[in-house]
Parts: sequence; structure tokens; C-alpha cells
Amino acid sequence: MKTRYSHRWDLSPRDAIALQTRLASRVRLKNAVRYRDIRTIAGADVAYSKETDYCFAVVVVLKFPELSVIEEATHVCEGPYPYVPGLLTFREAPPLIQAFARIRTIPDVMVFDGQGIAHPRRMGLATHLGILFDCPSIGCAKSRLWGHYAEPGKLAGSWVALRDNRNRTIGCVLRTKRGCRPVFLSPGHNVTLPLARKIILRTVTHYRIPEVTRLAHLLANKLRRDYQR
DNA sequence: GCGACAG
DNA sequence: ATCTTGTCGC
Repeated sequence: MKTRYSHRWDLSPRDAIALQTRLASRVRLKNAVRYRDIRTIAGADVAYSKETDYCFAVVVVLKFPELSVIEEATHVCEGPYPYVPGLLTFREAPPLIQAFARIRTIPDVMVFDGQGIAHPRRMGLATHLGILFDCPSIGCAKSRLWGHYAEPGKLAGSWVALRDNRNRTIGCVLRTKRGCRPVFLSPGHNVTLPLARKIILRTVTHYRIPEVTRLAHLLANKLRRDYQR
């Protein structure tokens, strides 16, 4: 699978921010897919090596809602963009795009370990890649980057809205498992928050993290191990 | 100046 | 995110 649009990634933080602001106008927050038509879902993640400066990207495609693995693809590269809050996309998208290039199944939805529109410029990793691939996408982060919220209920499945400074809903804080910290869900591109929540809840099995990104995360760590170390 | 800050 | 084994608790 290849991106429909592309641009440079070696931008200075200042230019990267300007690009995010420009791209933000392209986000579409309506459903481009119906829940009952979802047959495949992709999860992506990147692992890093502290000493070698290498990064290991993984994309896994699962059958939905069965969650059986259909395809896996990886990409290893060196010298990723540094981590800068708000610019995670510039660090993870380049290797992920290469991994996606090795996937032959075009997924109905993509899920990323990071934010969607719950971002200072509404351009988190999931939104940015959703736009470049022109594919419905969801951001499922383990912690907050942007927005305010009240603690969600204690029971699995309970959630509260995540809102920005102007009190607009930009996502939700979802308790996927009782006794566990919640996850931060936000629409990436071409999906509404209700649909994103429905999809993610159907993708959570025995862990706090939905299977798609959890599997990608495990595979990325395995790739780093098997590589050399 | 101080606190916040996806992975 | 990364460096890391055992271990406290349900």
C-alpha cells in the first residue's frame, strides 16, 4: 500500500509545525466506512534501539472482527527524527510508510499508537497518516498529549469526552479494562468518534491495549531482538 | 520563569 | 520510547 500524497519529512520543527497547520484543513471527520463493512484492520508501531539509533517499524493487518493475522510487514532504518512532543509523526511516519509499502491488503481502517485530532494542531500521527494514505484511521494513545477530561468510570467500557481549549470534543478517554489506566482515543481521518470507539472496543480482548496495536508493538520488539541484540 | 509534553 | 529481574499482589 502506498500513500496517495507525500511530502518531505526532514523538516525543521518550525517547518514541520507549519506543515501540520496547512494539512489540518484536509481532515475529514465523517465516516467513510460503515461498521458492518469492515473486513480488515491494520495496526502499526515502531520500536527503537537506544544505542544503535535504529528503528523497527511493523504493520500488521488483521481480519475483522475475528482478529486473526492476515499480513505482517516490517521496515528497519537508521537515524529517526528526534522525539519532539507534537511532532511524533515526523519520527514514526517515514519508517511506517515503508512498512505499509510491503502490505498488499488495503485495510478498511488503520489504528496507530498515538493521537488523531487530539493534538495541538489536530494533526496527530493517526490523522496525518490517514490523510496521506487516504484511509480511515484511529489514534489510540496510552497517555494524553492534548485536551482536558474528567476521570472515566471504573468499569470497562466507560468513557468521558476529551475536549480542547474551545470545549470542542476531540476524542475520549476510554477505560478498556477494569483496574487499568484508560486509553486516549481520537478520530484520525474519515471516521467519527462513535465509530472509532465501537471499532476499538471490538478490538480489545484480554488487555488494555487493542489487539491491532498490541500485536504490532510485540512484533516491533521481536524484530529488534531478532535483528541483532 | 514554570509546568506540560503521544512515543 | 529505552535500560531491565525479580517480585508484590490478585
